[in-house]
Amino acid sequence: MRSETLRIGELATRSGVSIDTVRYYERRNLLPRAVRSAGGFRLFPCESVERVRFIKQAQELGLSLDEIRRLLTTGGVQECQRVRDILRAKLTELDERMKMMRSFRRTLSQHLTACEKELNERGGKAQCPVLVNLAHPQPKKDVKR
Amino acid sequence: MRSETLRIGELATRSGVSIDTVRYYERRNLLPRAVRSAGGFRLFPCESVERVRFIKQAQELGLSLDEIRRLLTTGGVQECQRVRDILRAKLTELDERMKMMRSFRRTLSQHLTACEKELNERGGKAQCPVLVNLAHPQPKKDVKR
DNA sequence: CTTGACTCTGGACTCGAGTCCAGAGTGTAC
DNA sequence: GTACACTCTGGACTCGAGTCCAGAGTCAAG
Repeated sequence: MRSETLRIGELATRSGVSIDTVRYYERRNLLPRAVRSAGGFRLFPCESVERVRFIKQAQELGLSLDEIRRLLTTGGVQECQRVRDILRAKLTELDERMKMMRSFRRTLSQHLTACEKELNERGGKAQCPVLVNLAHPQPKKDVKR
Repeated sequence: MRSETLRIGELATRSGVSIDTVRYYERRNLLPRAVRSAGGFRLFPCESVERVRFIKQAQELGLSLDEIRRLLTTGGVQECQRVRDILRAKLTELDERMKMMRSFRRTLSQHLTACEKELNERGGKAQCPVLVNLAHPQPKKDVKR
């Protein structure tokens, strides 16, 4: 008979974090305070696994635990507006970050190409071009050439 | 007569960080140890401005100070290979992150749409759909168990 | 009932990336 | 030459996100 609840160790391994992390999340209100067994053991509903995974995923993407909490702890109904606002702000931020990433990626890969060319042509005799360029990033105003 | 070097305050304001941060970067070897004036004041070459800005930019994109230092402190010639490796690894990582971001963005904006629809149709009477979905993210690939 | 694995609490510790501070010295404009 | 802004050093503090620990209690199998 499979129980409907999980003890902390089970939740931790199923969601891929440490026991301490789970307790920490509970303390920080990222997980609702778990009900306790007669002896005081935490009993989590199975959905907590998904919840922890979601937290981890969001974190991976740069949200702080506080931001995540704000997303997750919004009550019901009338909070929808608030959720919406948070999401909208986050979207904008994500777009911004992605733009920067794309440009950084371009920069890096240019450097990489230069580096490899150098390596082939001179067998690494000259000054590494990457470092030279890193110190003086391109003026990058040339967007509107 | 404009001096060829900057004192720490000047460097800090020009590169948009605090004086303490500059000192911290020097201590952590992200900036080469600055030469000192007779009285012991740090005198930075003007290029340091670019360097600090680069550090900040790289950091913005998720590189740790250690990683940045590894990029910046590579010596000359024969280190080119090492730089290349670091860059290549970083590129792969960036691609990975960007992929996740795109998917997260999609998820968020779906939620947002749902949320707004809900709001219009029912004036927020029902359970906020965002939260429901957040708790159960789309099934993904079969998670190996 | 005993054993061994599991869990509890509260507090201390870690690590990265800074930030703040006191007390002393430096540089320069008037 | 004095005032005042700037800078020095070393160490302590912060903050987020955990991690570790001791000592005590719980639970299920044998």
